[in-house]
Amino acid sequence: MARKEFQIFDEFIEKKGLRHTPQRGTILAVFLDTEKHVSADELYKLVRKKDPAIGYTTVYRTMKLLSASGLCGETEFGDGVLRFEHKYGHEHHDHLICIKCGKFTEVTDSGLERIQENMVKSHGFKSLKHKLEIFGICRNC
Amino acid sequence: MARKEFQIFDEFIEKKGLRHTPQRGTILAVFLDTEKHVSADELYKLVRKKDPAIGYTTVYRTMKLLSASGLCGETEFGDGVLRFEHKYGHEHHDHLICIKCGKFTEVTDSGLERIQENMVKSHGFKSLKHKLEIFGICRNC
DNA sequence: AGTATTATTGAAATCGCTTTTCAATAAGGG
DNA sequence: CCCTTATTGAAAAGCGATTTCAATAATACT
Repeated sequence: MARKEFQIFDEFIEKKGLRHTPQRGTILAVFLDTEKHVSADELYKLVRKKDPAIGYTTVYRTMKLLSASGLCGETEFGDGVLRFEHKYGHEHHDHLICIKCGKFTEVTDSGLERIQENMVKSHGFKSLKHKLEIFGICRNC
Repeated sequence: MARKEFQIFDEFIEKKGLRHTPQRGTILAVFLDTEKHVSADELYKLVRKKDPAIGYTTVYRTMKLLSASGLCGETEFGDGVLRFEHKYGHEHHDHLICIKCGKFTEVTDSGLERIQENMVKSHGFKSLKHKLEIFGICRNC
């Protein structure tokens, strides 16, 4: 199932006249193996386990490429740390964030989206993207 | 109308055993005169016009006090800059952010809030606060 | 295959904003 | 009018994101 993502990345690399490198391959593989919402630093630590020679900078830059290619999305939950989440095959979603255990849950609600869209329109606004984060306590906490 | 805010701040200062200073008075006055969503730096520049001797640090620390006293809220729109907004007399609201002119609009929709709350509950979540930001193009742009 | 070109890499430096440190100053209680 | 202690402001430190730069390696072209 990860094959499709590699193909997308390959095409992106070629379209942009960039180059294939083992580092990029490793980083993409680690990212795909990962649960959602990793920071660059968390990812760097995971990548090091597979190849200790890969530097933080390369991880960081590769994630920017993945963002540009549409494979990952960047999101920030107010703690000053940018996190990356899987985007391929994931529709738009909101986030429930447990302030106790730190767990992120993705949720989708088409009714909510529709009402939001109406509200926005009634303000003469044309919405391009939005971000809803709900902080609270999850079922287990 | 701003009188009430000064009173709240006075009470906060006294309850905490802190001290009244001319700097704090000036900073609060400037903040209240301000449109919503100012960064510490923007506020510092405004404060300097009234009293060039006041330092950035004092502005920054006073804003933290205003936050603690409930007079202002802190919010961050993903550009890495913390902004302060009026909170006294302002009910919860969401933000429409124009990506062309940078204007922030506050909106409230009770229907939206209700649906959100239902959605959250259906996930066994207890919500404490939430943040909805909608990025797009405003009527004038 | 060999070589020239140029993207990529990784360490270190830098950036931008937030937060803390510290010595000097000033608020306010006695 | 002191004395205690919070406050101030400049400068430093923190901290994550981003850039720089010399060395390296991936591709295109012989």
